[in-house]
Amino acid sequence: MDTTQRTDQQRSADRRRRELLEAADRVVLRDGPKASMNAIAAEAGITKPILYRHFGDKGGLYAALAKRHTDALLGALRAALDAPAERRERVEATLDTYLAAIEARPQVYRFLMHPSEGGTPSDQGFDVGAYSFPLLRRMGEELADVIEERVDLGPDSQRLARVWGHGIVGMMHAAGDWWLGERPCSRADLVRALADLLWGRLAAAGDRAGGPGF
Amino acid sequence: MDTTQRTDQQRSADRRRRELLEAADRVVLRDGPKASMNAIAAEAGITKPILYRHFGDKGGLYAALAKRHTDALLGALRAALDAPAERRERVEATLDTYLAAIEARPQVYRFLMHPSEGGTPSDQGFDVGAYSFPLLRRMGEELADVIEERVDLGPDSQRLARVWGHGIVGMMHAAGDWWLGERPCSRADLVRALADLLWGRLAAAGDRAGGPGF
DNA sequence: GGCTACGGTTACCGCAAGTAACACATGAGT
DNA sequence: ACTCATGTGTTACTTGCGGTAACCGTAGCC
Repeated sequence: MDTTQRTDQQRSADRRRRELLEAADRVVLRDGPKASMNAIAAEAGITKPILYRHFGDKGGLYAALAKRHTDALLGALRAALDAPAERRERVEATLDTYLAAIEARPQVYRFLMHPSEGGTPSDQGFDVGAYSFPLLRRMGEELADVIEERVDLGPDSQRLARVWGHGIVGMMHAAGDWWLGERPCSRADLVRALADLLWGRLAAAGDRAGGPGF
Repeated sequence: MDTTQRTDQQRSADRRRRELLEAADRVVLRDGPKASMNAIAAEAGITKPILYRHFGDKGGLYAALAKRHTDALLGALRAALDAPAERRERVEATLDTYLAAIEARPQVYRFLMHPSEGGTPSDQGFDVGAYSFPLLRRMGEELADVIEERVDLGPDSQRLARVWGHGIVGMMHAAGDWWLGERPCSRADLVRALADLLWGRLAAAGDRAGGPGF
């Protein structure tokens, strides 16, 4: 029970863990979300049981992997959110940061968000339902915190901020997902369109000819 | 190759198919998304290969099942969208319809949206990545059509409408998902909060004390 | 040298998707 | 009445994954 020794062990374990995560990252990048535990273990140069010793089960590995990326992304988003500029600019910067991230590493993004869209119809892939949504939830909560902290919403501000946080994140996510798949326009266009939406342009727009509008 | 006979066969097949889908629905409702093909077959009073003869693979069954629910939901949404009222009221009605649907049948909803959050961490459940997002996509496209058809957005209206359609659907989805999990407020409150967001209240709100706002 | 502790492996279990090959009915053609 | 094609169903299997138990080797400590 020597403290230093324990620290040494811990360090070693942490290093190993990081190595394993890097390997997992690599294989996920290569094979997509259908990466199997065997494949990851092989990439790391070891065998399955070690993975399980480190991460418990596949969910644990996934959670660790997701946490890495989520933390990085959240850091970037927070930076964009905290930049010194007007609110609209910040919103656009945040949207752009998110979209740039998913654009830069679509494989990672798809891994985090979409469970196994790859080759085989039979899945066996990661279960994202239990983990990708926590990712969205975390983003939503973070954004809610920022909104509540910064924007004056009168009474009910707490509830309102949380609804908006999750709603805006969902908007960003869905639009980004669609955009990433179809690439119907430039990133800047998408950012503008979304910011316009948030800025109430839907409410402000006039009806089209032919009856009361949407 | 007699036509009437062929129709008879087709009808029989269709009836069978519908029965199987009902059975699948029941078992999914009961067992959650981790329903196995065996369980579904058993519920239908038959065995696996028949399911495969009808639906090809699990994805096919899932897609058929999802289509049923999606069609129903889309019908309801379209009705809300097409009701004779002001735009804001329509938006609120649509949001409320969606939320009421997921509130009324959370099991179905979770099945459609979340892959296997049930019991075992090891999944084997349905692969939603490849099917739930098509659901969101469909809703997004439908909404985009309605927006473009009804709202005057000037040039670029097509692109803008599609972005907004997917964005709004994503907002609704994420907020609904979070709300369904935490139930932090009444449905009406949520609807109002989201509609307020879409109506530009974020842009209109003042900064909070302590520096430039979000 | 012997002994514990830890990193590692092989070999296995359970389970679900998906399939091949076989069985039984039923109606048409001769 | 016999056969034979066709659709409906079954049993029994393969494959491939997640997850685990039980077994090795080697480093350090007494």
